[in-house]
Amino acid sequence: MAYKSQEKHRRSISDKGQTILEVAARLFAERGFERTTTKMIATEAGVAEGTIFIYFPTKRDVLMALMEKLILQSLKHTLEETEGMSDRDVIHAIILGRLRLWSEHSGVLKAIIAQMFFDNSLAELFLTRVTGPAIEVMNSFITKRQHEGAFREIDASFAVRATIGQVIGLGIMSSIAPGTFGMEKSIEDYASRMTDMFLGGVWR
Amino acid sequence: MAYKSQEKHRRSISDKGQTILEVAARLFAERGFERTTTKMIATEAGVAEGTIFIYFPTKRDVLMALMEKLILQSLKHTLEETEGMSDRDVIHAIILGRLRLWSEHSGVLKAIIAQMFFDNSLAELFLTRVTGPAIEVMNSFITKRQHEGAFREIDASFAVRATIGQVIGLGIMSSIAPGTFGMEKSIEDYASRMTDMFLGGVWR
Amino acid sequence: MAYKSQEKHRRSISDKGQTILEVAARLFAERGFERTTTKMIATEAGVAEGTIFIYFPTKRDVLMALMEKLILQSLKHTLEETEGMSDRDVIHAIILGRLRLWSEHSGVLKAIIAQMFFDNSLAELFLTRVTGPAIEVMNSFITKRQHEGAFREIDASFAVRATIGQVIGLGIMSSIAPGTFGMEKSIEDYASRMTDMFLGGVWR
Amino acid sequence: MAYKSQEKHRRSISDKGQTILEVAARLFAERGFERTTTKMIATEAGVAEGTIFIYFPTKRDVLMALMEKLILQSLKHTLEETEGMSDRDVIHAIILGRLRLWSEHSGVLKAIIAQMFFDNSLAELFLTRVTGPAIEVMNSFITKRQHEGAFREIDASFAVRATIGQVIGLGIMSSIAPGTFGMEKSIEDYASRMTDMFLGGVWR
DNA sequence: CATGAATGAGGTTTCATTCAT
DNA sequence: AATGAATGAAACCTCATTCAT
Repeated sequence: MAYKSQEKHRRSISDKGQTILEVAARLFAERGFERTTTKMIATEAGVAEGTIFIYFPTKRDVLMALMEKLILQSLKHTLEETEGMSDRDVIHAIILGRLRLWSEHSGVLKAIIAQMFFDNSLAELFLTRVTGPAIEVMNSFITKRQHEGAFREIDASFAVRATIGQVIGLGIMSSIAPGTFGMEKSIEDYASRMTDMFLGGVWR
Repeated sequence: MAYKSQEKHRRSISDKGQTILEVAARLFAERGFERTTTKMIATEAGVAEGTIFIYFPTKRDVLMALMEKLILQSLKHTLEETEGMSDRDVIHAIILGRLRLWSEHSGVLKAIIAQMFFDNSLAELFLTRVTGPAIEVMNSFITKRQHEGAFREIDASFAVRATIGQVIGLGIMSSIAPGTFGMEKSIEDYASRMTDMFLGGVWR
Repeated sequence: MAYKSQEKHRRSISDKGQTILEVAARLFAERGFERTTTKMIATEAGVAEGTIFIYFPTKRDVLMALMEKLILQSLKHTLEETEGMSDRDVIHAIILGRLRLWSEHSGVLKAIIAQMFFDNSLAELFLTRVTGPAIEVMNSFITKRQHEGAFREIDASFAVRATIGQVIGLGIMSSIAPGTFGMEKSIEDYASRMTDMFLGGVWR
Repeated sequence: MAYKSQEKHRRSISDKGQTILEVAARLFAERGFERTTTKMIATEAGVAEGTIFIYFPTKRDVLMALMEKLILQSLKHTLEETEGMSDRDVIHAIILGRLRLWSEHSGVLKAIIAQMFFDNSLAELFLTRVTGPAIEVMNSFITKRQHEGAFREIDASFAVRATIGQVIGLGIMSSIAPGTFGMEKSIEDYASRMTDMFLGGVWR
C-alpha cells in the first residue's frame, strides 16, 4: 500500500500537466480550439477545472504548450546529416520528415493552423520554429547543388517554399478529405512521388 | 426628389444583404469566424443586429453565403478551353486561376478553411465545389498528355492533388507570412515558376 | 369580372380581420399564446405582418378579440327558459351548454386560461362574462328549488361553483389527456352522468 | 470563527439550488414561466445568472425540479390507509389531500398547468405522477363499495375523474378569483361540502 | 388599406477564469 | 497542490411593433 500510494504520488507530480496536454491535444483535434471548453478538458483528464489553470495560465497557453511539443517533434524530423547521400535521398528524407510530422500530429496541427490564421504571435512562433528550420535545411542543400551544377538555376528559395507549401497543403487536404487526398499506401510512397515530381517534373 | 428617394430605396433593398456580406467578409478575414460577433457585423454594416437575421437565418449562413460567392469566383477561374494551347500555357492557366482565387479572396478563404477543419458539411461543400472542378480539369489534361506520350507515366491523380495542395499551401502560407511566402513580384510570375517546377522539376 | 372582383372586394373588407382571428385561434390552440408569433399568424393568414396591427393594436388584442367571440358563444350556451322543465332537464341543459362551449372551443379556452393565470384584466373579463352568467342562472334555479323544498339545504352558491369548477376542470383535463378524461361517447352522455352525480351523488 | 465560516460554507453549498428553486417558484407563480426571466431569478436569489445553470441545465429544468417537489408533496397527500374508516371519512380525506396540495402550491400549479397545455412531456409527467395516483386510490375504493352494495352502480371511473376534475377546476378558479371561488372558511370545510355533494348530491 | 424591411431591447445559455476552502 | 462553485460579460438569436412606401 505504501508503495502503491508513493507510486501514484510520484506519477501524479509531473503527469497531471501531461495528461491535460494529451487530453487537450485530442479534443482540440476533434473539435477545434474554440469549441473545446476547459470543462471538457478537465472532465476527460480527470481533474478539476481549476487545476488546468495551475499548470497553464490561460487556455491559450495549453495550445502554446502543445505547440512547443510540436516544435520538438519538428526538430526530430529535420534532417541533420546529408553527407554522402544521393540527391534523391536527401530530398526524400526532408519531405518524409515533414509528412511524418503531419501524419503524427495532424490533429494538433489543424487546431494550431486554424488559430494561427488569426493570432499573429502564434503564427510567428509556427513560422520561425516549425517551418523555418525545414526551409533553411532545404534551402542550403539546393543552393549547394546548384553551385555544383546538378540543379537547374531556378529560384532556390522559391522551390523550397513551394515544396514546404505543398507539404502543408497536402497535410491539410488529407486531414480534411482523407478519401481524396489521403496518403493511401504509405507515407514513404507518398514522399517518393513528391520527390520524383520535385526533381524531374512531369515532362518526359 | 422623387427619383432620388426611389433610387435610395431601390438600392437599399438589395444592398443591405450585400453590405452585410462585405462587412462580414472583412471581419471574418481579420478576426476569424468565431471571434467575429453578429453585433460587430451589424455595427460596421450600419444596420441593427436583428437585420442580419432577416437576410441570413444564422451566423453560419453568412459564412455559407460567402462560400457561395467564392464558388462562383472559383468557376470563373477554372479553365474551359485548352484547344491549341501549349502544355505550358494550359498548366500555367490552371495554376494562375487558382492563385488568383487565393489572392482575391485570401481573407475569406482563411476563415472558411479554419471552420472547415471542424465542420464536415462545410468541408464537403468546399471540396466538391471549389477544389473538385479544378482537380477534374487538370486531371483529364494530364491523362490525355500521358496517352499522347508527352508526360511521364507518373500517377496523374497524384500529380494533380500535389499541385492543388501546393496552391492551397502557398496560399495559406502567403496570407500568414506575406514576407516569406508572399507573391512578391506578381501572381503571373509566381504561377510561371510553379509551372516550371511542375513540368520540369529541379534536376538539370 | 367586375362582379367577381367586387365580390372579392366585398368579402375582403371584413374577412381579413376574421381570417387573422381564425388563424390565430388555431395557432394559439396548438402552440399557446406566447409561442405563437405574429409572423406565423401573418404567414398562415396570407397577409403581411404589419396588416395584423391594422386590425388589432397589439397581439394581446387578438387574444382579447377571440375572448369576445367566446363570450358570444358562451351566452348562446346559457339557458334562458326553464319554465316547465324537470329539475333534471334544467341542470342537464346548463351543464351541457358549458361542456359544449369547451368541446367547441377547447383550443382557444386553453390559450385564454393559460394567459388568464397571469393577466388580471383578462381573468376579470373571463370571470364576469363567461363564468359569471352561468353561475347566476344556475344559482337562482337552485335557490328556487330549495325554497320549494326539492333540493337539500346545502350552500347553493357552493354547489354552483363546484359544478362550474367541475366543468372547467374536466374541460382542461380532457384537452390535456383526451385518453383518460376524454368525453368518449358523447357530450350529452357526459352531461347526463354529471347531472346524475350532481343531483343524487353516489350513495345508494 | 472557524466554525462560523464552515457553517456558512456548508449552508451555501446545498442552499443555493434550494434558494433558486424557492425564488423561481414565487416568480413563476406571480408572473408565469415564460414571463419570468433567468435574470430575475438570479437577481432575487442573490446569485449570478450563470449560477442558475450550474444547478439546472435549462430554465425548463427549473420548472421540472419544481414539478418533482410537487410530486413528492402529492404523494404525501395521497391516502394510504382506509381500513376501518367510514365512507365519508375516506372520500373526505382524499378530497382534502388534493385541496391541500392546491392551497399549498397553487402558484406553482398554475405555472405548471399553463405550460402543460403546450408541453406534452410535462403534461404526461403531471398526469402519471400527480393526478394518476389519486385516481387509482379513489377508483379502487369506489369500486369496492359498489361491490359491497353501498354505492350506486354509476360509472366508477367517471365519478373519480369528475371529482378530480372538480378539485382541479376549483383549485384553478380559486387561485384566479379568490373572492368568488376562494375557500373562505377553511379547506376542511370546503372538503366537507364537496364530500357531501359527492356522496349525496343535491336532491332531497 | 396593405406591405414587409427594419428595429433593438431582451431572452437563454456559455465559458474562461478566480478564489475560498 | 487541488478543488469546483461562482462569476458576469458576452454570444447568438427572437419578435412585437413601427413606418416609409
